[in-house]
Amino acid sequence: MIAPRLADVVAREIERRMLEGGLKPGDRLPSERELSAQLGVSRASLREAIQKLVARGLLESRQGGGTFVTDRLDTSFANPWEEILRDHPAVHDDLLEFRHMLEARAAECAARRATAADRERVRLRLAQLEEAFAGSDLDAQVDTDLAFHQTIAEASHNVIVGHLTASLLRLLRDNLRRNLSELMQVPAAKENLLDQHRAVWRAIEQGDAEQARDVAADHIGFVRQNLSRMLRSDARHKS
Amino acid sequence: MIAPRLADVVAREIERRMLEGGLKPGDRLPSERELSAQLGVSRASLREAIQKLVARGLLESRQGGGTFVTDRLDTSFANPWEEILRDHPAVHDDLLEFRHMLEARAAECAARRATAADRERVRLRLAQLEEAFAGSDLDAQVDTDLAFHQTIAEASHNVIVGHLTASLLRLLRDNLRRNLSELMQVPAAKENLLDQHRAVWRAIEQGDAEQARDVAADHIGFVRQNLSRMLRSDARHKS
DNA sequence: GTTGATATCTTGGTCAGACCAATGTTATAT
DNA sequence: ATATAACATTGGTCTGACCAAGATATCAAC
Repeated sequence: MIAPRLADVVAREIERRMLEGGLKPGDRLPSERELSAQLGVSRASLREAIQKLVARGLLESRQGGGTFVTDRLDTSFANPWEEILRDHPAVHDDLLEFRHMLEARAAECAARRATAADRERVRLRLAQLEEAFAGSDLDAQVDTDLAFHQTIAEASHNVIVGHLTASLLRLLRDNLRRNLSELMQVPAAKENLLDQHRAVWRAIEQGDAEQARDVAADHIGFVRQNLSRMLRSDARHKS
Repeated sequence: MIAPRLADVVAREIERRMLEGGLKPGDRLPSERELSAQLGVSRASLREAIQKLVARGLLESRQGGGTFVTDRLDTSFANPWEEILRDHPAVHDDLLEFRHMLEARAAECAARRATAADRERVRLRLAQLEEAFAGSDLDAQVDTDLAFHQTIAEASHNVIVGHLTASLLRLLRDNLRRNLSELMQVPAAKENLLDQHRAVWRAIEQGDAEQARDVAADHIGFVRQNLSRMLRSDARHKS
């Protein structure tokens, strides 16, 4: 057996926490003193691990401020796409189609693998979403909506699905916001959306994977239709 | 002016010595104690600098032996996911699961939307793959295999699916190669694989979307199972 | 003299505790 | 309410120590 360098082990542990959602982009890690105690490791070794991750661009340290998680893992998927999306509206449809598949599958996996804690988180997100929909703060509505879907993606316990969903939703946020603002004018649509979210939650709660996949697909299909219509009318306006 | 972190300055100095020929590949650096004195820096800071360079693959440390300059000055790791994949074997499963969903959907879309030119391209890839499988050039086999799947992804006429598939296959190439080299020992498995590819092609040719999705899912499921088994036995070996 | 085991030294790996400097936070004075 | 000063927190750096793996010298046995 060879040498398992401690700094590498620690770096891997921090990576693991980032992958599994314990540490999200923008989060601040515990202080070096606290984290080193937490991991049962000297501050020097912790620092070497952190330096490695900084070198890889996954962390960023500011003296006096703290050490923060970069969004490199998410943006490495999406970064080039923002520009493309702006210049080629046709890609929006592709993105929505992809989201259709991704979220359906995410819900399916979540229904199959969600832990009690996951289900509790989803339930909480749903409650927040219902509350936001009762009010009139559009940003709160879109934020809670995205959070709901992101939480499900993380409950799928597939790190690829989780991070891809994060990238995707960030890319789509603007469109979703405008779409939601239109839909909110129609009370029936609002209730419809809420029902769809509730159906997804219920399927996950009951561990019914097929049902979860189907209702999630229906929901995204609904959103997709509205978005597509909106984008097409945009295109007409511009031309 | 901001913080000039010492470790970075030191790392740059070591890099400079490597670039200017003072330190050639294979050379051993002065001991940490000596080098830290030489640079007028504490050993801790020197070590952090060294760890950074180790993380970038420029140096390599052996306890009791010394620290050496690696022979490869290249590879500024572009994609953080490659490192993640190397250090977190569990993510392989997630990636394969994601591929399962992605390729099934790609085949489905391809069956629905492939143009005559697309179908001709797929047919050609299949022919190349059959030819490669008849021979014994492993690299040709894996290349034609990947090209087959990539062509289908592009026939889906969804640029997201196309590019994501490309990224994914690039990430997985090594594993797929090893998997294929194992499977190739078993004549039955080789025929099996060919049949699966033919089935996918046939479904796309006939425009049967559901069929395409199902046979593609079966195929990836087959590959996934073998890869998982392989990875698990790897893990056992290492531990 | 060659060989092989052993003692010793060197080197990277890890730790504990200290102090500095940048930053955030809170209390205070205006 | 706002600006300022005092304080606490946090990353940055240093020192000196000890451990374990690898390298080297020593010396007995053949």
